[in-house]
Amino acid sequence: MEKPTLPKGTRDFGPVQMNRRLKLLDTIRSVFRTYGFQPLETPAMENLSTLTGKYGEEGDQLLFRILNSGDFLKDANQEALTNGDFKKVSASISEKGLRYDLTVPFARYVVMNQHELAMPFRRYQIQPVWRADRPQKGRYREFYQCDADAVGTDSLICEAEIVQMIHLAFTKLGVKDFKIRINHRGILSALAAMAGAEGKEGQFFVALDKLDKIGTEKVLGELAERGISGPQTQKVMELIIAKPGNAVDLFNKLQEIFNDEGKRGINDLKEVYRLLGDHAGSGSLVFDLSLARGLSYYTGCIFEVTISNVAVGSVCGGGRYDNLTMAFGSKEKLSGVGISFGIDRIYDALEELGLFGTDDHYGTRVLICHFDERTRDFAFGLVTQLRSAGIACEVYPDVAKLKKQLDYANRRGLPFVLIVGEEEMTSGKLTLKDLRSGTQQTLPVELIAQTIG
RNA sequence: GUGAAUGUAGCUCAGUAGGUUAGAGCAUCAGAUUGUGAUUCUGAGGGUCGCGGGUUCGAGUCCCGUCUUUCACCCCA
Repeated sequence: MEKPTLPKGTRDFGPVQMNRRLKLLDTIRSVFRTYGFQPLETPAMENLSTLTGKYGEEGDQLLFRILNSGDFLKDANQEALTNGDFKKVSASISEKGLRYDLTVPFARYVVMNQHELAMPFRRYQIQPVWRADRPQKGRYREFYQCDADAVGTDSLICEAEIVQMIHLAFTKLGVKDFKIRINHRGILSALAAMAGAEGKEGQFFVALDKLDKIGTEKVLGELAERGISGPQTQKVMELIIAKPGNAVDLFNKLQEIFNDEGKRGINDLKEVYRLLGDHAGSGSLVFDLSLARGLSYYTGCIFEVTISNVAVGSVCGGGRYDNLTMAFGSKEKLSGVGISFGIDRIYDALEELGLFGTDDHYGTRVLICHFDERTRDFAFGLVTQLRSAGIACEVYPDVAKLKKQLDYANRRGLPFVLIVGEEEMTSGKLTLKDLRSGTQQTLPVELIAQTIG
């Protein structure tokens, strides 16, 4: 018998982790709900035709494909097989795949239900996604995304709301030191044009995005390797690294030198900043010309959130996409904008920062201990009573030594035990022990719930 | 997908230039203690040394392959 193992890049979540994850998810869910997003779930698997071509070539390679059921060899493309054309072979034996993100399935859903939905449609979605990536720190093959998207409106109110939601979520989670970086696809295009990267925008973006990681010199070096160099490139780089204190001043300056695409970007950002004003969230917002992340489908504002002093990469990302629904044959152009929280990385970050409290209101609050069958039966009545008062509690199911019962409560990390013996039964006053402080007191039943709740 | 490192008890790790029966701490279980845990004492259980092959009289130790985990690149939550 082989030792059981998990597939690469996947994990089990035990009770301690799950309680924390649930807390995290509940926090984000409550933020989404207060901003008026409605819940949606879609299947883990989609038709491959829905997924391919939406994430660029890299993305297509990272899709988990599902082998057709039955005798898939029967329908395999024999010609491709003999020629060693793996792409064609793959297409002939696999027609479904696991979802790579939540945005594309959402766009598919919107197009399929366009006439039933009240536009603009705002939905949130919390489900796992899968990527056939090589795992490393903060990178898994199965992980959860928490998405909130709004489609059917161009209003930049949505972008402003995204900033506010991010701010609210991280504040609620106890994270103080985080940055919401914002940029715009139009601005990036303008920069690329000015730098002489026509037709090489993608390569320009990839190199530019590494700026804070590898520095100006290396970025210029990488650009040169790809044939993007010269005085204009140098000039654009100087523009990017210059960081005046005031974002609005920078907007005005850039507006004079940008092309139309760039001006559109500046106008969008100005509007987002104006809407946010002094509201919560504006303080953590950072306009960053080097932010060039972005799935191939973003067309407007783009966002990314990082937590300072934690090396887990970006914990949240998103942006506006204008053409995604058209990729599914929608005649109407539906603009959408959304954000995705990566809770696996947020979990890792919170753990690294020690932000998970020890007080865990998700689990059992109290274990009822006893000494023999008579007191155990009494304890069972008690547990029923406490539960109807909304207290999460348990009775130790076996007759056992008190030491064993306390050990059990201790191992479980329970905050309280209630000890029921002959004395307690006759007096009606119960012994409540606080396992964290080691103190105990005797209380009438009626007061137990409010003391430990 | 490319390049590197790692793997010994449930956990953290020792293990000497290949040499008898592979060790420690913590954890677990039982008992000192028939109404008090996280502190003390005593004892017990627990290891195909990741897996497969090779070199050797002999491999935890050397070589090859493979898997896992980790790190960098690519890209990303």
